[in-house]
Amino acid sequence: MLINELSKRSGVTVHTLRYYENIGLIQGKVNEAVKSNNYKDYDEQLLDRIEMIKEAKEAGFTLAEIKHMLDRLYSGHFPVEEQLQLVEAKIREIEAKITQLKQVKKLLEQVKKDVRNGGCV
Amino acid sequence: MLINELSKRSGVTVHTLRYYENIGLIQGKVNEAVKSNNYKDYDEQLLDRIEMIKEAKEAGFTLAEIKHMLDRLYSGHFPVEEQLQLVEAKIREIEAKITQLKQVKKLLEQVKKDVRNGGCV
DNA sequence: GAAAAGTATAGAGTATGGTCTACGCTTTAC
DNA sequence: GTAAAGCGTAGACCATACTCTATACTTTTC
Repeated sequence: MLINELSKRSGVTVHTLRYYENIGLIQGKVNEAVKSNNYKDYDEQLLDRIEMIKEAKEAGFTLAEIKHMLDRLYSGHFPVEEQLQLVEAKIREIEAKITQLKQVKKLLEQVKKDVRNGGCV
Repeated sequence: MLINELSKRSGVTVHTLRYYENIGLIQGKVNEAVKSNNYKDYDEQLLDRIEMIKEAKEAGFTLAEIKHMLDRLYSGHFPVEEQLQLVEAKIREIEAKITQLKQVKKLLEQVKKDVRNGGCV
């Protein structure tokens, strides 16, 4: 598909997709059969990849981290052990973030109590 | 205390503290008794405030959001109801973030299984 | 009393993650 | 067959959150 379709189906603007392509996060390929233009074709599978990018981004990973992780997972050139370690490291990072958030939540709940009982903290 | 001490005790660089002061996140006051300079004095209580800033930042809130929240909580000029609503809204945001993270974690655990069973995802 | 260290303000520079504009060419729609 | 929409590249611009430099004055230390 062309970039416009990819944009519509992924919910990511054309601008951002081009930015992602610039930094190597996604990649389209020029259709060699068509000589009149150099429009890029984007594979169906990219939709999954973009979904993962979106989720990882929401989870607080940088685009560089996401690129690194996806490159290793999708290339097939890396040993299974390395892939496992990578994924496990990411899982531990996420667990740490969840713990952190729970702490902040607890803190806010304390603030809530204080506000109720005292007015000004 | 002066900015250097605040920096050392809070673990935040002098540069960053000045940046925080610029955007109104913290505030020192010039000691009127001393005429020869305009060094600012930073209150002991700021240490707590900075701790909260650090935690909220880790939790993914922007400095603008943190400022808004702290201003409302510490000013005492806002009705208890408004303060409660604010804190509750933040708690809900954090809960949403935790849910999101758990989803990503689940996804990664699936990836882990795939890697183990198939090699290349 | 001179050098070193600290303080203040202002503004430049950096990294990340976009977002937008301009340009020129191609394709599509009427 | 022409106007509109879409494509590609390049580069400017923006917000956030710092980080650093320059300049000038003050305080501390030896």
